[in-house]
Amino acid sequence: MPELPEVETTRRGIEPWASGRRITRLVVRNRRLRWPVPRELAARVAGATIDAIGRRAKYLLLRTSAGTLIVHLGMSGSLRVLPAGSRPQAHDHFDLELDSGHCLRFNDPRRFGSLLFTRGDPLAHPLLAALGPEPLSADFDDERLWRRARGRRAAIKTFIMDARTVAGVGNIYASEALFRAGIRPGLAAGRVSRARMLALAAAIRTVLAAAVGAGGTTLRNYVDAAGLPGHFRPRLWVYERAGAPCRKCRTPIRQVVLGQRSSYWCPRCQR
DNA sequence: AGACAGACCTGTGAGC
DNA sequence: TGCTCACAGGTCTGTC
Repeated sequence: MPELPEVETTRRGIEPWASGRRITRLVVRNRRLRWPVPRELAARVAGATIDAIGRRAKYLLLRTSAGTLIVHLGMSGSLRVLPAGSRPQAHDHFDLELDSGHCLRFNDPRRFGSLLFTRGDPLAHPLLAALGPEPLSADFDDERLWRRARGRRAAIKTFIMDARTVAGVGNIYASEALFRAGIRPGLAAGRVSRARMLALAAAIRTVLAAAVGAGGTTLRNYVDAAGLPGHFRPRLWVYERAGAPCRKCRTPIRQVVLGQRSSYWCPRCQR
């Protein structure tokens, strides 16, 4: 799915359509998402006004006068703005209908996504409370990243994909940031030098910011709020390029599985 | 505490 | 054509 850049692109896309609007109806066609959508949710949010659209890690936060709707896009989800009542397609699991005549339509073939609700502080929700710092905010502290890695034997790629280390870095951008920092993905996190760890933090920031600027990466399912794919894919250095020549040194890109996830790297550019 | 594997689910492409 | 298998952008849960 959607990693941080894709979720942020979605947030920006729905914001002008949803912020300030009143929810007229929540239509749930399939409540069997990662966590079942509660039956009473529709009644709780009907009539509420959407005050703001936020994001924490890969979670979208629709703050309303009744509470906060928390949307996760899972591996294959998207949230689009469409005319309310337009014909649903396969895997269109819920519509959040607005008083403008539009709706936010959630599509997710694999159903790893979710729709949650909380009346309290969403950041205190059990699924969000333990998340690490936002990589594009000042909370992402290079020094703290370095300290956290002390003694860790897990691969550096697995380490930066742990949402408690830093939020929002998924499989694509973990490989991409490591390429940019010149660090091989299988190196134990605790063995990355301080200087290289700082370079990695910088690479995480730059690659995520660049991907947000390009509207994210589309490999298969991802589309933004307008139904359009992201444009970052041609700018990937290594992801899904196994066997293809490195764009810097022409050495064939390698693929290795770390933490049950495919990882891509250049054996010459990354040490 | 940290490091794993397994689980959830559907679609797609490769190989036979 | 049709079957089986591997794999896909996430992340929680259980076990050692």
